[in-house]
Amino acid sequence: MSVRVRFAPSPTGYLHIGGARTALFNWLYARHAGGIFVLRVEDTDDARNTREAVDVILDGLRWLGLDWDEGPVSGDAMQESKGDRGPYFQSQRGDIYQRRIQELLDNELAYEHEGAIKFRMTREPVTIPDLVAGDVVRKLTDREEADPDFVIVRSDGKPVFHLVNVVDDIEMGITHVIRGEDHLSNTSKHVELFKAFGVELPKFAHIPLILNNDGSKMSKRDTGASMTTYMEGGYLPAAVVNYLSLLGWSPKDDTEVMPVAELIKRFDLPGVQRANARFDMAKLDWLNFEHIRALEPDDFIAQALGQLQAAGIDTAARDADYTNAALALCTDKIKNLNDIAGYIGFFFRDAVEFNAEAAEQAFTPENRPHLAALREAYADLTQFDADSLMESLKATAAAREVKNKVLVMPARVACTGSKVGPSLYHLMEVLGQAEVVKRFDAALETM
RNA sequence: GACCCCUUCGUCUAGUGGUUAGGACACCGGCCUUUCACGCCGGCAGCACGGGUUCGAGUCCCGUAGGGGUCGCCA
Repeated sequence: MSVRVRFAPSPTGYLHIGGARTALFNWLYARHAGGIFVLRVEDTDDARNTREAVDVILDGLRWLGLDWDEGPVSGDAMQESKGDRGPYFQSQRGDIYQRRIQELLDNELAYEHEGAIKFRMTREPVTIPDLVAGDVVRKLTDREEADPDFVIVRSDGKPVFHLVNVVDDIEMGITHVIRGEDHLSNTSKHVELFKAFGVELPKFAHIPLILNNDGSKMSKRDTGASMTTYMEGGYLPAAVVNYLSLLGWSPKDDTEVMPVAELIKRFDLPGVQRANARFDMAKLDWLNFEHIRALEPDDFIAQALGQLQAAGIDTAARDADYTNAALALCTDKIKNLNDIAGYIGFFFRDAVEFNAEAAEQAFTPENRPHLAALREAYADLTQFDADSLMESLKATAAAREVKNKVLVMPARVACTGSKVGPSLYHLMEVLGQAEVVKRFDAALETM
């Protein structure tokens, strides 16, 4: 029987990083096993389940690249979904639940109680076979001891989570339930429900939770809890996927930087960790850097152009060679996509925006004659490539009996406005002789 | 209160009775670099605690402590 897994989020208005990781593990397992990844929207609840809230989830999954084989096409529950096991919105599956509830009622496995319907739960310990945690024997808590039966249909007629979750997994032919460990205790209820319906249990795999860096529970308000943090934070989806995969799963050797294709190839349930993991932004940042530098040149350029455009920097006026040469200087230096505009924006601005501190340090009265001399030397150059620029600067410094550094920083600030940036000689080569001289002149004006 | 899961450097992890307990991120040095990075070299740092079992325990058992989860007519 082929693998069928599902991600079943409740549309709460944001995609939690833990939910994203659960979706990722399901997706990786499906892709690894050549199975089907189902997306099911658990919108049985109340008014908070809006189309917008569903779209937030779908957008987050799409951004990560987690495509689903069956499920909604959009956040609109009324729109037809893809897949033949639908509907994939629980709000549209009322008749299915009614049938299943009646089945339980007919078999006297459930009964009415004060307008609600309750399920006859066993009082015996329930064994939960779990691929990650092993066989978990769940005893009744003292409160459950007092009344083991639980509500499956509210008095207002709406079926509750435990019931619909199990019914859907049965109807949709789910073979592996991969979900957060926060569901482990409640799985005893699900196990009994599956038995009541007379079907075989799916394989359960409860994965550890993601905690804050200090070990506390990660809730909506905590930094990094929402996927939007990464979607807007200059991260590559591949980096986030890679990092998330390593939280609670290990390939068992020391491999860490892995493209999605390799994760699919290597991911499997036996490698899933038992203990909760803490979120470490620094490590994500490092992986982001690794994935950015691993980008194909064309992909990097596409990313960079998008960033520059978003920052309001117009690159259309420049020719492609110039733009590509400027972007090429960022290779291996950019750690976050959001840094690109600040790093090389100067290439595309007519007037350099001077960083106040940098200008104060570099544009001193003592430096003025040195920079003026370099300006003349550069204006006379017949070859304007990086090597010539370096030789010329060294010669100028020697002639004026100052260290190279005395010329380097004013030149850098004059060209870029900043103390940090790409290699000075290379960036001047790209800027071109006329532009460099022009920028030196503008700097000299302020000194 | 009850029930369930978990516990190796600060963090993510390797480790399935015999290892100088390995790697990565972070951090701290040095080299390279006439910017910032990258890179290279080196360093700091861990088996929660207490009992067992065993010739031998990070690995097995029990207990304690700590962390997380669940016990709802929320999902």
